[in-house]
Amino acid sequence: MPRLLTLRPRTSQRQPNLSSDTQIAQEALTFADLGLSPKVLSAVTDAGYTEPTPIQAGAIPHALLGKDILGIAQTGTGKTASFVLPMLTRLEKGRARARMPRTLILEPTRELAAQVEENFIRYGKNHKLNIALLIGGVSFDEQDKKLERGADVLIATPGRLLDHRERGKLLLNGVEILVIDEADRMLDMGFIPDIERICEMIPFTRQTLFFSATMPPEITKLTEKFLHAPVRVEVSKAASAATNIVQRLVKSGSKPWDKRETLRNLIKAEDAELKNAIIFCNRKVEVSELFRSLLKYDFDAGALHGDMDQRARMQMLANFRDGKLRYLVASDVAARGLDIPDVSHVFNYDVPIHAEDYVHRIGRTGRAGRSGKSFTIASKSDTKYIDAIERLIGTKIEWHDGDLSTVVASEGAEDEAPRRGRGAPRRAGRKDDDRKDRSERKPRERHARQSEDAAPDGAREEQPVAAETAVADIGERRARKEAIRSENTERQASPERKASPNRSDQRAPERGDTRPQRDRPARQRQEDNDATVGFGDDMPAFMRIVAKV
DNA sequence: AAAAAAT
Repeated sequence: MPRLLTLRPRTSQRQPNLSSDTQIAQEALTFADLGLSPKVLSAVTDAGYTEPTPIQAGAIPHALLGKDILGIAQTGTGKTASFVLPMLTRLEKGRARARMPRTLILEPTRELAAQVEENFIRYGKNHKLNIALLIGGVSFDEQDKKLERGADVLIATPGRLLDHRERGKLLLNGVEILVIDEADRMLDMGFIPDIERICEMIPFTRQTLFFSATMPPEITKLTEKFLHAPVRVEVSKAASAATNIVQRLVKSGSKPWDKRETLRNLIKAEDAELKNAIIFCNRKVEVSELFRSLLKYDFDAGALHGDMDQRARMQMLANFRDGKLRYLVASDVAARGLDIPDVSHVFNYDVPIHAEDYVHRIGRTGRAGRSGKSFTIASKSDTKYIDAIERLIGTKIEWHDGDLSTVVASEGAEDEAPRRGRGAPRRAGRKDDDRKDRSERKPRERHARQSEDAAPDGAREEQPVAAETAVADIGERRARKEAIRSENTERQASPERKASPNRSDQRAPERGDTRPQRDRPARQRQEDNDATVGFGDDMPAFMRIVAKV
């Protein structure tokens, strides 16, 4: 409903019904025209930007005048800089007092909060500002110190912010500028009561900058309550992802191991074009399982989801951004807002249950006008979600290599299994899998395959799937085998990652690890795979104001 | 059928 609005291509602020002359004049608009201070301007120039995006052009002048802003924009539109830059300019006057931050930015996730901090550091490099990042999952000590010192900029997730306040370490009545970012997502996450509480702690004389990608009724209500005569700036991404992102559906059997195999084959087939990829799963356990499976198969993968320890989260993300990891297996924590320039591929290991998540996920590639590719692995049970996605984006997504009817034909036995077994005991499914095995394997080896394939089902009992454990596992293993990303594990420092020769891999080992290894006992296979291959990569500088809208 | 966030 109202959420769908964003997906409809909308005329941007830059090209309204103006004469062509005016349009040219508008095209030539630069950051220097917006009224930003010289310090800010020089940092922006150093970062390599001259031309503001529509949301920046629309919001910055008003924000500088102290007006409230209602910004309706998705991430990827340059939204962050549209509040960071004017805030920096306005912060040049005045000083922070202990425990009384001058500005507050609320973000729904820790990663987004950290990302905003990066922006303040980058564009505030000519300022001497104290920036405090208050997020959960890390110790209070350092955060306390920064608050005590007096923060000019406070960036927080709601829970930790309130926690600090209850501990009496934080006074919000000195806040001059309040930013509420990704408000609709805060709504989804049930943060609205917290947001209301926080808003009520801040004097109404403040300036409020409010951003949301969509405007559901609850959000509209919130803006009516907390914004004063806001200037409304509304933009959308050009053609909402469709144009520069190649989208494909990939048929697969529905079992986890089918999907994992489909994914591996797909990754290998895309290897030449694939610079790096985010692989989305619907659930955290799937992230952990797929992550470990990919490592086992020598893929240079990291994982990211909300149950992971914060250090690991940060490290994984940083490593992925820096090109030290080629693959990032992630939950939807990474679907929205994260700005990782130059992700060449997005794989949906699961079809997202909510169609709009699809748009957010594939939007992690094809950023800043680049091209990108997205593949969505689909099995038969996914058709209704695919229908919903296609309805939402208004086009049919092409099948990569034949649609699901071909799956039935070629993998019939396997796919029949769940159906026949629906009312029947679980065993039925197993049996059918075995039957398939028989046709492919020597009997002697069958039990090995079985135990391996049973692992996903039995994983909950047999293997710890808690993310922390998984990550620790990984850490352990990597350390054991002269790991690539030493800084990634707490265990021990290991040698600097070798600049990898096998980046453009026609990797022979890869071939070896699918078929032949499959025919060996699982344990042995795992050991064989215990050498992680280092991939080199080159990744352009992190963070940019995404240019084109 | 999920994920996110305070401990």
